[in-house]
Amino acid sequence: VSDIDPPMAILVRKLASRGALAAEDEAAILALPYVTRTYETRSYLMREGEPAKRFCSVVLSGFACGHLITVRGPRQVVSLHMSGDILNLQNLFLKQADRNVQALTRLDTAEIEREALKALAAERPAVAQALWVDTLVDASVGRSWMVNIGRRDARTRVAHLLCEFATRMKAAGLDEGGGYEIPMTQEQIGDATGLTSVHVNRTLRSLAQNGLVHRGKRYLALTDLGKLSSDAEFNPLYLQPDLSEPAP
Amino acid sequence: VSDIDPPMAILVRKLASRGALAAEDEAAILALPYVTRTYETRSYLMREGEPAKRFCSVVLSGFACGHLITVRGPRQVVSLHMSGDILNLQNLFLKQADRNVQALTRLDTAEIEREALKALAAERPAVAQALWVDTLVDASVGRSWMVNIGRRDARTRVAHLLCEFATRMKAAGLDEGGGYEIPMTQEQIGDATGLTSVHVNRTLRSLAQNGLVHRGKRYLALTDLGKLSSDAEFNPLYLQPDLSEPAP
DNA sequence: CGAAAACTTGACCCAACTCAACGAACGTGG
DNA sequence: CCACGTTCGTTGAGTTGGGTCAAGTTTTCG
Repeated sequence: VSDIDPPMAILVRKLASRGALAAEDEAAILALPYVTRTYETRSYLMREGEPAKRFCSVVLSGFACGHLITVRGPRQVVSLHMSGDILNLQNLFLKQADRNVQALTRLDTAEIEREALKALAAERPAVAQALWVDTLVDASVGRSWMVNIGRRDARTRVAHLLCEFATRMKAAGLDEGGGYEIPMTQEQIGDATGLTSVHVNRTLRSLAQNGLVHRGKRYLALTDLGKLSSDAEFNPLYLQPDLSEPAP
Repeated sequence: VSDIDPPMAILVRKLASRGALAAEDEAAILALPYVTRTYETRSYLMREGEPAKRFCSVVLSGFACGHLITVRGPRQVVSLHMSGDILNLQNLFLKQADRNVQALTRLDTAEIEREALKALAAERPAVAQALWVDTLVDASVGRSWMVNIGRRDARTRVAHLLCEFATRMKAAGLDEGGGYEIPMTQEQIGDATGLTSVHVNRTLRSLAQNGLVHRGKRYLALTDLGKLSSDAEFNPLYLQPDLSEPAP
């Protein structure tokens, strides 16, 4: 997807990865009406408990995360989003936002009216299926996070998160020169893995000493994804890279 | 749903809670072909990595859980299922099972052929929407579990799990006399909360001393759900009890 | 009735947390 | 373009919640 492609081409790419689309399906997606919008770093796209918005947002560039905050304060990051991801498909049907969504970087989105998307899904079964499959994959990713948070030690946990991030960036076409820059602070990594930022700091130092990650002044990069993957017990099956229809 | 109701009435009840259904929709669900099947305690309904089965299973009675096992051994329970739950909607579209599903008790299910369910969804948009919403709610529940596992202490974690279980049992019509019997061993509770069975044991003792749960010889029951809820920071919003369409 | 599964308890340990201080980079406004 | 507040990262010292190990008891069920 080059810079001069229309924004909806990013959505076509995403949905095509969730199910086979005919040329007419792709044309219909490209014809969707939308409004682009830019969010600054740290700004909220939605907040838990708020009434659902009347549109769904597709990430065009930048990164975002979903998170929830407990009564006593600590926050848990529950999802990460990048180019092509649909941030809030829930808005199609649910009344209230079930989490916060916040920009991790400067973020460009395309907003699609709920009714336009529902109409498209009603007319084009293949598109409806791709959207549905996308929510199934989201749930699968969530299960994988539960395992990560609940049953792995800090080192493996952080490594696993980084592997998932890199793998998804590659799938989204965001790998540049084989390296991956992770757009998260140590505190955010901690919030996504159920650790404190202090411990994430120590864990990253350890990973860097083994050459599994590369740390610059204010960024974190991955180079040797292979070695990191085996340390992380990373098996990308749960990301459902191959979604072609099961044999009848 | 009384004992003499047809098995598919359980599915009707479930889907009606996920979106408004017309009388024709309900009739079409009741007309679905199915095969009932019984699983013994501890038997597996599906295994991670296996090719997806050609049918979806609806729980008629009993309980099941989904779980994943890490390379090093520890297991994480990622979902709980009871009467009315659809165990494996993924089978409609995905090629491989992304987790294990195992019976917690003796379990009766109705198996519906994938193609029959897809055909129903294609013909009846309201049913398709209810099924889709069901997967959205599953994902929402998963996020709530991440918070529980990642950011709460043992006592709150266990209490939260019990509250969710009781709340869902009530929604499924399984509350008898206001009490709830939890069909999980302490080890399974540990696997669902990211704790060890030893620590679950101590935690339950503590909850029982405060009168928040009631323990018999080999079962665990909840009586004072209100007090337990506040100790657990339990907010049932994420279970989406009220799913009526958002205003246009 | 015997074996397996589930529960219980105690003693000890350690991975990760807390607290605290400081330094480096960023960005914003004057 | 510099000053200064804010965010982010780093490191050390001390603590603790929950894990580990191990032994024994109770319950279930074939």
